[in-house]
Amino acid sequence: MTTNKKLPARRQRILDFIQSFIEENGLPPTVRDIQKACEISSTSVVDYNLRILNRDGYLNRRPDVARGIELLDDSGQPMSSVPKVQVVGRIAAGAPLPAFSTEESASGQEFDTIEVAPELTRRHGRLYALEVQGQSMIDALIDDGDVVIIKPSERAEPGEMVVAWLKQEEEATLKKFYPESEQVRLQPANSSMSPIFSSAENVDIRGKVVSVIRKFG
Amino acid sequence: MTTNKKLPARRQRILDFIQSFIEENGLPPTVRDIQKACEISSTSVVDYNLRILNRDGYLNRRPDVARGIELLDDSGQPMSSVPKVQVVGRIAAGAPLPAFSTEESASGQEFDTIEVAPELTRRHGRLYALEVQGQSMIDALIDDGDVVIIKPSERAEPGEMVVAWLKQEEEATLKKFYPESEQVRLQPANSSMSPIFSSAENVDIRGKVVSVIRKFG
DNA sequence: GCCTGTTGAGAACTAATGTTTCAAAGGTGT
DNA sequence: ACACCTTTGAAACATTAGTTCTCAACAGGC
Repeated sequence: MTTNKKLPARRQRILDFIQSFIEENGLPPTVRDIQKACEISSTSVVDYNLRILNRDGYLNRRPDVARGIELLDDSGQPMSSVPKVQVVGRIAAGAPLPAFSTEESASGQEFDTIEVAPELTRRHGRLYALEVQGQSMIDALIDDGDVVIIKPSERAEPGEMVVAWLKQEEEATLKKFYPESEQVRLQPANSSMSPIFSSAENVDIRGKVVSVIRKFG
Repeated sequence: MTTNKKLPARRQRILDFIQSFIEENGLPPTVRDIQKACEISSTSVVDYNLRILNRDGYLNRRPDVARGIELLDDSGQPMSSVPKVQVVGRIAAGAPLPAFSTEESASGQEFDTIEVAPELTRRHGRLYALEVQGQSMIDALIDDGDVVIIKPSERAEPGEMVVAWLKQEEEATLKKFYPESEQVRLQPANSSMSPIFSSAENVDIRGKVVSVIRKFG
């Protein structure tokens, strides 16, 4: 995990430039591109700052490779190429909810993945996906086969759409979350359906729903 | 538009390699990377083939720039960086349907755009997006604020989800398309709702629905 | 003061990488 | 066979771009 202190102005400027350069040109900048854009007098100064950004986990440098800079996101994952999100399992009424294993990302391959808009991972960091099975989420306007993008979290702000696990009922559900003193109101997205009320202890929040994706064909 | 003839094996292999290289490494390959991967004896042969791929619109080359190869999609747009899809307007019951202007992509800026998974544009080429306004598409499990990704098309295969314009009713709708001899059956995604029947002349197909995206936060 | 680590500037060095040249081998149609 | 075009090959060339070296300004700590 990168330190979250704010960087010196010049170093922040370099980082910002690299990101915008990649977005505009589809490939990383050279040391000299950075030098010109950030008004730095010498390539060695750029190199020096890149070295520090590398050490502190903001980016990766491939030695002796032209344009070999790779930006890393907050969790140290490369964010250059296509963001692929692990589909960690299926979600269905009555079925147990797979855990979002915070580690194991690098080793445990052999997972289904789904591509998402880069903006999502840029905004939210590490994400997971669940494929919805069956019609049980129809009250949240979520169909069989839809993919739900999740940001793991134990907590949520009032009004946010969450993945909730109801302990007693042994049921997973996607609802809007409203804490009300000692109990919790779980409101379906479809406003014509009635909410569920449950005691706070009975409700485990597993993550926030960041996006829902439905594909055809 | 690129010619759609199938390419010679070696040239196809080069194209495929470039694409996978970019996906794996986040930057384009060098001429020599291609040479090794595609088992070509000389860099000049690579250069020769790249020149032809460039001429035929499969890719772009930035002269004198290391790794300056940029892949183009079927409509000649760069597909390296983030695929942004134009949000051409809103769709709502009773409102006219904005046209998918096949041209004007480069010039007419100042459009809202939405990022989508690169895989979508890779599979379907040029796409457009509509933001759904109101609850009128609720029978398709599409909520207010959802974004519908459209591939422009005048025709559709049976069972595909389409953007249909009902001339008499002056109404846009998202339904599954089933032609039945002289009439058309438009089936809501929600199987508990009943289909609409209309004469074939009354139904204009504007495009196929490729994906539906819902965002939170 | 004196040291030490950080940041900066300028230039030179070297490896990486795009480009060019020249030649030859395969095709295809006449 | 001939002319013509595409494709392949090997090597050299030129530029780009990563790296390193030297020197200097500056700040904090002892």
